[in-house]
Amino acid sequence: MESLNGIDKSRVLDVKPLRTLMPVFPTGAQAPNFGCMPPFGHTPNGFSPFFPFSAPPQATQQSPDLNHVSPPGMQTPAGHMPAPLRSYRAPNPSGALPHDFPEDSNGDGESSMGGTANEDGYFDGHKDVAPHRGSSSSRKKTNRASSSRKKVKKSGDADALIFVGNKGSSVNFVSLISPVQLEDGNRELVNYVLVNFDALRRRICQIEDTKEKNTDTIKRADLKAGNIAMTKKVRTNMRRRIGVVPGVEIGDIFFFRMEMCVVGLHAPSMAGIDYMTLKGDLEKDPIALSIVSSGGYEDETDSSDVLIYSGQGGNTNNKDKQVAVSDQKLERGNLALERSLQRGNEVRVIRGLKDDTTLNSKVYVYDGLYKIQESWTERGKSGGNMFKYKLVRVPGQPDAFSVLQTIRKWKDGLSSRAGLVLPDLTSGAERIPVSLVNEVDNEKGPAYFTYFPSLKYSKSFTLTQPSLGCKCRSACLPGDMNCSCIQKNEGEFPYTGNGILVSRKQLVHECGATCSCPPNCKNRVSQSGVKVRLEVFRTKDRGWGLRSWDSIRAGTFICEYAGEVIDEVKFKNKGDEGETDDYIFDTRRDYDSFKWNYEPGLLDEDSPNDSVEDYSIPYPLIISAKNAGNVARFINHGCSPNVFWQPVLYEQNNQSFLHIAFFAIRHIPPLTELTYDYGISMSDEAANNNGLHRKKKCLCGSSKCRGYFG
DNA sequence: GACCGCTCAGCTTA
DNA sequence: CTAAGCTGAGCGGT
Repeated sequence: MESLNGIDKSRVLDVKPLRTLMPVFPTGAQAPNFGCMPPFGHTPNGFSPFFPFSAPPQATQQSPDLNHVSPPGMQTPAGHMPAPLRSYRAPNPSGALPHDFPEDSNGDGESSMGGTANEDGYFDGHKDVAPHRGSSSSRKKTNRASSSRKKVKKSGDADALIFVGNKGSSVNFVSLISPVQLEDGNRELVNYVLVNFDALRRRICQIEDTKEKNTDTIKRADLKAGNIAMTKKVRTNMRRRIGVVPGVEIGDIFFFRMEMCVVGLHAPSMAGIDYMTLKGDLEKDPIALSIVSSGGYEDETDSSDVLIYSGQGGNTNNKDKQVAVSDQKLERGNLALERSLQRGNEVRVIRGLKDDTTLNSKVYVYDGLYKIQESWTERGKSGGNMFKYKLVRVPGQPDAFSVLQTIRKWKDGLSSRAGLVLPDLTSGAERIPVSLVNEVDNEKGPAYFTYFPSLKYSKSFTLTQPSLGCKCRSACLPGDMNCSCIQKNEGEFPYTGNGILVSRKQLVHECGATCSCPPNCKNRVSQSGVKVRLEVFRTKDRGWGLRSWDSIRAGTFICEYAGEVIDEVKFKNKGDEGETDDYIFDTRRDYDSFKWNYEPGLLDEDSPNDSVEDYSIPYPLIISAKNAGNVARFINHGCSPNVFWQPVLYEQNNQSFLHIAFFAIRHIPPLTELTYDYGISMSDEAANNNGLHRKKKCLCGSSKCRGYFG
């Protein structure tokens, strides 16, 4: 990494940026460590009324008792409510994230996680959210600007004002990101900003889904979420820079252009060339910072390290950028690329390609730094001259785009997966095959088990009373408040139109067997099986693991934890008898709290107790996947996981059963190992260390590794 | 500081 | 499934 940045430093260091107070050029991959503490200020209080599954939904629908809501971080007095069955550890004393996000998925060995606590009061997991100090003026300005600008919007409907900040709580929203952190990010911040962005985007989708079709709807939740994140300052890396953006790693994937805006990877919301005008001593020339190659036209080059990029302009109509009607001019982005060719500075390249998992959508991969090697003009198909730029990838960087290209070939059958042991380890039990792959050693596969895709409840172990199914004739619709299943979900449809979980909850209620809605109802996500192309693969030092060929969006359902449900007594007996079971899922363990939903207050309709994440488990559940299970039994523990589990309830055979469904915490690039937090056994049981509960040394490799798990 | 023009988005519908 | 229509956000430039 050092050498990458060292090469041309001397050539560009003499230029000064416009409008920034700090030098714009990074000193290398290491951004100054400002000890960012991610702004996860809210500790789930973990105390919620214990209610039986069969309780009427109205019980949770009644008007919230606002007096009941503790300020963030304040514990509800003990004894006030029943103790939770599932407990959460408090954030660690440094105040840093109780649970950080996976870092360094590309294995470049460079951890940009700050990890230490910021001491200037911006974040403190123990106190109430600390207000900004010394930034009130800029904050005021920002909010005023945004609201005055937005209010002028043409549609005078009340609807149009829903998301703009001139009323309600959002005007009072205070970003937890300090001015320093707004300028320069790190891995934790980047992940926080991205997770918040997408949570907000999903929530806006959810709200819009409930509206009537022809009312004034927001079709672009991505833009709206991006706009809010930008103006409310839930963003980072605002300082424009050449080269490495701290916290953004090669191989990171994005599903919206706005995501690259909010983390400072690529500023324009639509344009493909990001550039900056330098007010140098000599000349004032634009210089290219990053480009987005949209993949709309194939780059004829075979090598994934070379990119031919077309200039902008020339009256290209929006559909086919390949066709320039008039000549492109050497201005704006084109001029910047030309100057960057002369200067030889590195340009960030983001490559887009079709995402086959979601209709009509694209995935963008940050492919690292390139250099512009040459430029020329070409006559476009409609006669206009176009600029062309040949960019070559700086060597020594981890693979990113090429990985996606390779996977594409596997899927198209143009090349075969190396190390393939078994094409489908489920023997057809899942709709999509799950490959078994070993590129590491000679192991032929995991120990024998029965592939079973769901939960086995033993007869003697009945759980809950049946709940009444909904009466919807066709697929349940988000806006339909008559749907009893939607009522159970507090009036909110848990999933977006393409089946992505909107927010994390104590319990998600899906439609079940007695619901009259068809199997394709959108409220049956977790019960309709794996949709992601998975492979079980041999890890270097942690046995078998699970990963995906697909790019996974945050909130995507991965799989449920299948296996045999065992009751607490049996569980204890097995342990006493010295039986070992490494395939236990146990809700009673101690889990790190973490925040997944968007920052409350970003939307005006947020009520004070919205987004308070309370995940105490209403009923203990122990699952063993030792003898029978699905792909979930291969997911390893991670102290910085990219997958979390969400309790889901639905009815089968006239009884409601609790299931454990895994969802993606964040966007997960292909072939990144999936991990979740195994939690830690309660101390009293951990003392009984010879049986099922054996603490294990953790090899997850995260900078936040606790050292052990289980 | 407000406004204008530019753009390899992303939806929606035919 | 492809094509076309259409409303955009943030930025540089004025």
